[in-house]
Amino acid sequence: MTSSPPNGTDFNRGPMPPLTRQMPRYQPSRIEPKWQEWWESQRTFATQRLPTPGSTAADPGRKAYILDMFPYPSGDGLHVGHPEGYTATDIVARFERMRGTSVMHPMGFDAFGLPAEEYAIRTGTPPRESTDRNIATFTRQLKMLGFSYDWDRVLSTTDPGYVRWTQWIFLVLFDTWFDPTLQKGRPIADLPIPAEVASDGEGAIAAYRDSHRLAYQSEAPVNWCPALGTVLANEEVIGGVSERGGHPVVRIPLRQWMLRITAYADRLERELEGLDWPASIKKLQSDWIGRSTGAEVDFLIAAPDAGAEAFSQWKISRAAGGFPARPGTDVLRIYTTRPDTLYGVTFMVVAPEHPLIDSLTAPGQRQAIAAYRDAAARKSDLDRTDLAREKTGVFTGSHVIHPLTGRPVPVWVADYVLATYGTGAIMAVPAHDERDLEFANAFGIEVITVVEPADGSAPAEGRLFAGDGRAVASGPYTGLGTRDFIGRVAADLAAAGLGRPSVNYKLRDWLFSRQRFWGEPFPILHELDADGSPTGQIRAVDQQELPVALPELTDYRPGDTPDPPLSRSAPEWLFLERDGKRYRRETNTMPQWAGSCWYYLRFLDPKNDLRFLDPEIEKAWMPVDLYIGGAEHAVLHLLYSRFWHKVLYDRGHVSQPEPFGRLVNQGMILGEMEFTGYRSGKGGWVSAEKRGEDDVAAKVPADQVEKQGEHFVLRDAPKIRVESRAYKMSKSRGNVVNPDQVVRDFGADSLRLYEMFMGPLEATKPWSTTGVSGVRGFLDRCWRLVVDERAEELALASQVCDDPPSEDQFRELHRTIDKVTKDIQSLSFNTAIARMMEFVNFFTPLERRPRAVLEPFVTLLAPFAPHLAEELWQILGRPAPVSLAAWPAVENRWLRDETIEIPVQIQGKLRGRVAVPADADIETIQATAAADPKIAELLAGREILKVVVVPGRLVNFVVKG
RNA sequence: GCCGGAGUGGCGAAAUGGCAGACGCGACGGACUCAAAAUCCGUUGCCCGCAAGGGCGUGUGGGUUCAAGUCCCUCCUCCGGUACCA
Repeated sequence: MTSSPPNGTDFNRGPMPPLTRQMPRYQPSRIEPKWQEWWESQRTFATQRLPTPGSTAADPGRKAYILDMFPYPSGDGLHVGHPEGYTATDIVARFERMRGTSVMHPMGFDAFGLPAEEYAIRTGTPPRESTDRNIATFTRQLKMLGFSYDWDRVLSTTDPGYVRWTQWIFLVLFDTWFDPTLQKGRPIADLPIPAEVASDGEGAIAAYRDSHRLAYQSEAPVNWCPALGTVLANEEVIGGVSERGGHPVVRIPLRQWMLRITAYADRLERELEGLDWPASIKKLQSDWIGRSTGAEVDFLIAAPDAGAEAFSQWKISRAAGGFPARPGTDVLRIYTTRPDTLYGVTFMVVAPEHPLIDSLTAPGQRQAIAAYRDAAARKSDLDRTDLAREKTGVFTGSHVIHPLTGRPVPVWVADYVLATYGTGAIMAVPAHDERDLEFANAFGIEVITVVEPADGSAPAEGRLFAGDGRAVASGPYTGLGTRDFIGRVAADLAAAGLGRPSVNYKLRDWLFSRQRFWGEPFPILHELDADGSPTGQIRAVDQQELPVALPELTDYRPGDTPDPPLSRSAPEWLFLERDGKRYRRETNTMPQWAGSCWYYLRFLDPKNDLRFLDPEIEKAWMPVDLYIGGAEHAVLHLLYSRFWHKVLYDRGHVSQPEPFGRLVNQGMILGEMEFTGYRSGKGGWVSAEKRGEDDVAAKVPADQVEKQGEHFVLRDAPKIRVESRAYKMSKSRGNVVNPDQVVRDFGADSLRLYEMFMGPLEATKPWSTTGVSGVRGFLDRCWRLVVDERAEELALASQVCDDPPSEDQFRELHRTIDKVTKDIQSLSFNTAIARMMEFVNFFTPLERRPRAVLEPFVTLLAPFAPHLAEELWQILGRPAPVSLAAWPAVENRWLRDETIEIPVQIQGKLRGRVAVPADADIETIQATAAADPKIAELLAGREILKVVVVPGRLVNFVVKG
């Protein structure tokens, strides 16, 4: 470790690049590559292993881990949306570096994923090849924009050295079970084995362990498209057919790897609280986790006539034996959040996939039920909810017995009940649940009201009452408030062994395997018996053998079965022997989320071959201090990362429970504003509000349009309204802005500055090419502030002088420093830039421009327009780089004027202004205001009721009448 | 339907409850130029007025306050997300 002063004042300072002499005009195309090369050769932004300690032994020094959400390197190259967040973090990183903070600011690539694989199928190009090419393009474009990443740390999720540790983390998950008592993940070896399991031998113990691991296998339905020969993601299936080609898709069960994220649901929700994230994102995550509390209740399955005897027998045995952990086949277990509505139950519904359906189906109903289940199986989850608003279902022919009233209740099958939530069965209370009511109405089922509004008011006409209230017609509970009722009945059910309190989450376990090629292979082996069939026993690949590399395939095309592509690899890859047993490798691959779950950790120690991350380094740099990226990752990426991080934390591999401190979402950049008119089939214009189905949209140039009242109209035909709107950038609309082109036309500094000047970082905002040229104009003015553009050779502008600045000039400078400093910290880059523009407007007309203000200004500009700032710094004769120069300090005395002008109001209306000393007291201000001739005239003869004086702000006279 | 976010000049926007429209674009005018571009200077919310000046203005309607773009309630529009989770 070096003990050099904060952030590399010495260690990376090299010889300066030559001044570009024949360049009196500002030419970004010449200075930008020059400084980019220099920064790279000098390793200006290389980060040390650990943050630099403070000046005293006790002071750890300031560190800032500033992170972008790394991109997927698509074949299209960088989009203008990428540099928005990247520029924001770059400004903060450069600013912090200049303030002496140790800055970690890395970049990498999330490069596994579908497009590379589809490209491979189309063209035969191996995914690794196209991926490497795309990464090279992205790298070139990122470097072209002058971001101050430490490129020594660059990584791709597809690097074997990275995959190795992704697989290692998977094995940590595989080796962990969740201890519900300690609410903590623990080594699988610590899992207590129940005696009855242990007595069944090694195989039973292994199975018991496997069923408790955080990474486990299960049969789960996938969208299999036989025509395409592939498994599709949910978003690739629309209306029951494949998005591409419109082929039928069926849901078939397939062995899958799952991650037990639900075990962490509670912690994932509770620990959101302390995070400095947008409230909306926290709420999104919390809603996604969707914790609800209620009760599970068992209903005895019995024929309506023969039930009474069985029912009392059953109650007796339950009262003695209690509520079983797993329901037997003699009962239907349901989950409800409203056990207080038990007396309103008029039917039961089970999901089409419910395990008891067969036994519940009466002989006469067998065919109808089978048909219904078949139809349901063909629909994806999406179709079921989106299209099938209308309730469908089939009566099973069976009944259950209401545990409180002993009355028979019919059992239906309907796909509005999801097999994957709760117990996959519900008690339906049509009087107090909208969905149940719709179903009851559709099938003519009875509706019994059991809750009324507590204030005695009648529920709204025609609307069902789903809120809390007071119980009616509920046996011994009648009259109770909803909350009391729930507590009371839950306790009674528990005592009788008929129910128990229960918590449910919308969050499901994470389906973690994909039947794809271009992903991380699972480091898992399946044991084979003598015939080559799997025994069901699995083992982890030894750590020393990681990474399990992807095999070479010659053909990426899908096959006839949902077997993953890896199952067609050469036998040398697929089969192996360990400890005298034969194994077949797992052939599923991990989803794209896997690599992005932990990249922020690997950046800290990207080349470590011995462990995934050195704990000393982890302790020093984590957590991420600022994380900027798109809101589309609000739920999944951020939730998955937090989950992995908590497992690593429980297992002692990281020191913090949460990975990301401050999170900010940048807004979307839309295409340029467009005016759209409509033409009828005959070719004439149609006003936008009258357009019909057959009228076609046509783009109208901005100069043929004008605003009239609320709307835009055609200039030549003002009766014709035109729509004005900015659209999402898309290839099909043809409004995509290419960063390469912008850099060619205006320069990287202009692109950076424009994206920051457009508006607040988090807002959605339309692109404007004239806006870019406006910002370019500002950079030109900055240049001319310092450089004589008319000279033959590069020379300082004649106005640049060594005069001491005047008081006004100091005020202008320090106000700018103050505003820019504060605005960077609050990520208000647009107003920081506006302030710098004011500074330039102030100094441009001056015949004498003191260096003592120009030089600090250039340092302020440096985080925003680093290339230009470096060049100006060099021209001013300062030793490069300005990127590591000290951030200027504000002198507070320059932030205050001696006299200020304050507005004077009468009745809250502005009537004049008076000048007063900045520190004037209330009496002085009021007297000065009242003495102003105009104010005095307006006040003459009126009774002053009250005078509001806010020192430094305003005076308001409140008068009578 | 539900959950977010947003409605301010011709456009992008700014404004700790205290002078609405900073800054930029566009437009208009001037200087420079043979001319144009570039540059520099100025004007630019709307309406009335020659002017001084006055009136009106932050999606709608109400409220709180000496004072509301900002706080509270109602409604409307747009954008984004989400989808029967019992």
